[in-house]
Amino acid sequence: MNKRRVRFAPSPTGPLHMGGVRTALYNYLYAKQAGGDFIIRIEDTDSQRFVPGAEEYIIESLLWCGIIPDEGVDENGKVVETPSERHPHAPYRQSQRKGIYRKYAEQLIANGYAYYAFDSAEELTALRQEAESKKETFTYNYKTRESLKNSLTLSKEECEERIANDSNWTIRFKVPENRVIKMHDLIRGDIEVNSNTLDDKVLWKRADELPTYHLANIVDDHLMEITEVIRGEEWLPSLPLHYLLYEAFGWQDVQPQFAHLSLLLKPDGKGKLSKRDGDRLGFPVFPLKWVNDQGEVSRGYREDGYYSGAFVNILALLGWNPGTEQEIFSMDQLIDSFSLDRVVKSGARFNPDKAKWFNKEYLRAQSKEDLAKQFRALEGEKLANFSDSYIADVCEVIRERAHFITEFWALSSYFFVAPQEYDSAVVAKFWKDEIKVHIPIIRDLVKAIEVFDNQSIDKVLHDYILGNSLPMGKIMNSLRLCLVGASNGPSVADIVAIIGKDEFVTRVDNAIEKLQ
RNA sequence: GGUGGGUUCGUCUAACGGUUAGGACUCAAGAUUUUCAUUCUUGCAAUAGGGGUUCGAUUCCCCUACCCACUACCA
Repeated sequence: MNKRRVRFAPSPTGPLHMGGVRTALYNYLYAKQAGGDFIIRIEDTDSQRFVPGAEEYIIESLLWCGIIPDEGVDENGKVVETPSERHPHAPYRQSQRKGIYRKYAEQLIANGYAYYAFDSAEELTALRQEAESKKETFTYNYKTRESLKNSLTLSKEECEERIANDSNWTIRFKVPENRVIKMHDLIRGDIEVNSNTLDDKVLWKRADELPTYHLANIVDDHLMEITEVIRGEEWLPSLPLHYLLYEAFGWQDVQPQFAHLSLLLKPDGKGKLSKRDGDRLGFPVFPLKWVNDQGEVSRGYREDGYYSGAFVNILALLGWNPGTEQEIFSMDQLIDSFSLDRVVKSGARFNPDKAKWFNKEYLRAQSKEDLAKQFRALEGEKLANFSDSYIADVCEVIRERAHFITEFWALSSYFFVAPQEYDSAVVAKFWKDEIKVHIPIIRDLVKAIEVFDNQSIDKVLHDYILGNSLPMGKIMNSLRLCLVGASNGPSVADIVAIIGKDEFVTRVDNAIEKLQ
């Protein structure tokens, strides 16, 4: 089998949606498993919808996820513009390839597979509205093309005149009449469509001298020797056209195979996942934070504290499963296990709770030293006076209670700042006369410990409490109140061991003084 | 409206003619614990509906319903 070559071909019209990341991921996994190439191509043939920064955002997103292109993007994350050994098909931006498409469109005309169409956008809109008022749909196809203004109906002279002088004509594909098009999808199996349901799609526009998606896509996939097209379900309706196009070019023997992925659906209600759902339900729909030209901010998985590995893992299992009960996969494991025939046909609702769970699993799998580095990177100024090993010890005792590194400060601030206030409910519950008389005694016992680690601290506390038949919970929570100011956190012995003997004594004395 | 795709616990999914329909997330209960959390145990919860085919259908076929996509000189 030839080397597999797949591509991800986004349109730079905005930030990349997590569904788009999933499409890129599946392409990448497929390619890497087969030892093939993953290619990036920028489909910017719509000059109207171009959004500055979107292309960079898309590439940065993929790189963050560990989806590294083999071709189309260089080491610096830039889309390649000039051919080289590694990037032989440059440029990879369709706007920079505009010169190559017209001749392919004209080749189709020469062979009778396409024609020039001179109808203005306004005329067509009028026809559509007219049809709509009669509860019909206007379609530019075998039924109507004979009565419209195109090179099939106009004289040769008039056509030549219009081609030369008009600037608004297009080239349309001439869909053959009454043909059953038999197609195959790697995920969905065999599909048949009658060509009469199709319309004569515009392939090329004189106005901006740019191809439409359909032409550019087929030409570039062929030129770039793409072997599998793995794309979103929204493209399934145009698959018959694409088959016809490959046939018209005479490329059907080498055309790629297709796989159409189902869409990501919103967590509740109807429809596909959209930016609004994220805002409404409080989770990101984009991999990275994005600020649009209005200044509106869309949160990103990265900025929300998700690990890229967790994010990739979440996406991988949304519409694919390994057939085993394994749920946690590294990128390498995904590459090993992935297969298109285990991709689910139906749409997958995104579940934010499960996403959090995945991140928690990734968080817990990290070493305390790694967590400490991340914690310091996030809260640098607050942690400036503390050593790496101190922070690592804190991370070790709080990691079980967090989903995100971004929660660490809220969960551990008392390790770095002594409590200024004491939770009144906890005070009322535990700071009673019969309990607090023991606190100074315990303070002195702990102060006397020579090997100051959590085990010996724990032993001293237990020996005293049990030896005097005191209530464990009340004593421990009183001590916790002194150290934390509240009633939560790891075991008292762990806290004492981390903050150290001097700090322990200081905090206990402070509490005794302030609480009386 | 037309065309195409889809339909298993609330959600992600497994079971590719024979299982008490399995797992995970969420939720609930219990156990452990010095609090919170963790951990452990248990529980709740599904084959859209109707016809076939078959000894036997979640699985194959048909119909209906519902959902999704497409129906642009956008991708």
